[in-house]
Amino acid sequence: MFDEIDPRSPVPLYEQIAARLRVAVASSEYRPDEPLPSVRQLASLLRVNPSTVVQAYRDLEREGFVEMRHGAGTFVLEVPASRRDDERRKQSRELVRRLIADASRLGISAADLASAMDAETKGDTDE
Amino acid sequence: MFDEIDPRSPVPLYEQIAARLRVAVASSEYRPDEPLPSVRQLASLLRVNPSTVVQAYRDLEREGFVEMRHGAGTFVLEVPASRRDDERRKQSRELVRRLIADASRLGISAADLASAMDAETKGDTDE
DNA sequence: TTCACTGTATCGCTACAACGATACAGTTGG
DNA sequence: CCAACTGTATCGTTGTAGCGATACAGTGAA
Repeated sequence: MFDEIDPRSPVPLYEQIAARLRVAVASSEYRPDEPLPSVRQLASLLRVNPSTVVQAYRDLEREGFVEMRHGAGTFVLEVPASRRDDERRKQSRELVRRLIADASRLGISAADLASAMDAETKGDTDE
Repeated sequence: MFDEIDPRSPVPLYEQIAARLRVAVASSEYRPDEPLPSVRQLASLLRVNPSTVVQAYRDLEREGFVEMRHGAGTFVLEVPASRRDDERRKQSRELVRRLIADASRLGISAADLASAMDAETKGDTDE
């Protein structure tokens, strides 16, 4: 379950943890009101500092997946699928906006990106 | 020409400079074999450290826009439009790949991104 | 009430990016 | 040849991200 954590990855530890938990929650591997492993439990399981786990949990909380209750634990929140979809759409928009901004500084237009996106999703050329 | 440089922007100074020069070169504001302003000239014009300008020039060199000649200056390179197009496509691909990788850690699929991209380029909903 | 568990807050360390200061080295016109 | 210009190399400073260590504070079952 949590074996795919790589300290040498360029992806920060807390992001790897958060990513793993995001799919776990989304796929109902944890159900609403169910507690996640405690900060220390998960930390020692992953051989990582508790603060690192906290950082991951905080992200999930900010995103509305879980709620951290001081002294009690960290619990999965019930979120209607529709709201979750909206959130996903919003995030997608934000990511794409930033992409376009970054690209424009490289002299790359949104149209360029759109066609690259097509190629990437449909696997048009050289995979 | 170079008045749009903002030290308080989250975008690094050297990137702002590089971005400005990229469009200048691409739009033939500087012609092939023509020298860019010297590192010190541009630095003092922008009230910025020469090293910062160097950093920008280096980026442009890495991208094949210009050539820095020790003791002589920094000169615009002649690049066939076709090669430049290829380069742009390649960069677009790379940017999109990274976007997809980042997004997947947020539980966002390439399809989500593609539709967000559509909305963004075509201005579908809420602008 | 107490104790063993929760999360929280506050440090410090390390690595790295951004930027600047300054000395070094090549080119070129007079 | 040499002076005045070019880019280059090497530092130091500052800010910040990632991660860890450790002390603080709330909760809940015995």
